[in-house]
Amino acid sequence: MSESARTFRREPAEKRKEALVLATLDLIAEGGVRSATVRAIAARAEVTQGLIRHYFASKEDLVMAAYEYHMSVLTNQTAASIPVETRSYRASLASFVEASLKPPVVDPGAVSLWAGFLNKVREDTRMQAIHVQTYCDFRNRLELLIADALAEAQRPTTSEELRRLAIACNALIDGLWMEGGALPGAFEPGELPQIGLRSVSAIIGLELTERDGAPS
Amino acid sequence: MSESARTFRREPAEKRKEALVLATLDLIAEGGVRSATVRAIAARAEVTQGLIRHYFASKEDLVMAAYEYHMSVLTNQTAASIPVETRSYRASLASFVEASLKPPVVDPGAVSLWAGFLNKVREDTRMQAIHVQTYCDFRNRLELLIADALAEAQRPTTSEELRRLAIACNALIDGLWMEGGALPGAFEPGELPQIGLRSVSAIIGLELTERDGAPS
DNA sequence: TCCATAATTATACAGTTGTATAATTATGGA
DNA sequence: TCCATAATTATACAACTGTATAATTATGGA
Repeated sequence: MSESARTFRREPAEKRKEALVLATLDLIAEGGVRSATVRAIAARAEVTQGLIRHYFASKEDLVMAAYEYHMSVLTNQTAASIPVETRSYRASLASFVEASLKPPVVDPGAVSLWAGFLNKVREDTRMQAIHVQTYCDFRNRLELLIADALAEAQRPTTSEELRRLAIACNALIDGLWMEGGALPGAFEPGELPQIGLRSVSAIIGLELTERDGAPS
Repeated sequence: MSESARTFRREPAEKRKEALVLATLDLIAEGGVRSATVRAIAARAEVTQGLIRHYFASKEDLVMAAYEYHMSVLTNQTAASIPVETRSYRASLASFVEASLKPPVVDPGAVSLWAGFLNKVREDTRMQAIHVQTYCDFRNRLELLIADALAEAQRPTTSEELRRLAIACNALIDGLWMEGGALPGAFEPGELPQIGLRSVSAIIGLELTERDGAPS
């Protein structure tokens, strides 16, 4: 009955894996990839370093899992910003743009994380695949929203034009997202979404900031 | 007279410093900050590692010098794209946008380099200062070009509006630059400048792609 | 020609890294 | 209750990191 000072506790595999992944992301976001050492990760997850190798074949595997996890979170975060029951496609697009340029999507740690992984992406083929797919997912979703909004406003477009618009709007959002995260304090609150909405409106030629009715 | 196998050659200090800086940038661009070790840098610059400490107090100092060097190159590269004798401010702006979205500015190594430094920027105050200043330099130059082009077309604007336009165009260019470098092969040649010019035109409401005369 | 001096190399060292393996210990099932 | 088993810790190790210092060597000036 004397269970004084139990040295450790067993946890389900998935829980431990996730804890290690989260610790890894935390550390990379805080101090870059460099500070995410096996010992630091283990300490953050409140285990000893040996456990990492018990759940992941190598540190590379853990980092990869962390990357996949982070990317799926990012994707789901923005996907969730699209209302399921929408009054109009135009409103959906506006919500999407706005959500992408506000916290928690815009965040210094997230940008640091993104930059930290970018180097690794160039070396590893698997990471490259995840990177390309996440980018395409985001852009395709944006393209779909733009297409719907334009169709709704009875503006005919070609697929080539749609591709260009999606690339442009995606780049704009990415750029604003990056600068908002990399230069916190350089923008007033609400400034980024405002600029984003106005610019996307200008690029696709469809006003997104109005409350209702027909564009000018 | 027998000068067989001279073990090394003396070089002027500035030449050696620059060689070390270039070697550092090369390595970071190729394989991320991680692969830029003192030994790798020395090998790339064709010296022994001890020499690094002879010219730089620490590796941190060398990396800092490399960052400053790279940023100034980047700044000068885009500054040089603005013609000194210009037919019109509109044409200057168009040149600037176009040059920023073509090689050698758009380049996988440059993006990797940028991302690699971003982590360090968060930790080091001096680096942060360089980062902020380079960003502001670029954006201010862009804002000036936009202001001149709009004034030329007799379009009145407020300073607040100009700030927003500059932020938006800068973000767009940054985003396209990044994606062009991070996803080489995802865009057809000439596609990025084309999209950039069209989008900037739409954002500021002034056609940049026309050859001459008044906008619509 | 020769030497003082600084550039360059050579060597050493302590700390950190990822990985491997052995030693413990919690826990569910018989 | 007790044991087999897997989760977890503890320890060790070789490779690599940045840094420091001593040993060479090229080179310009007297």
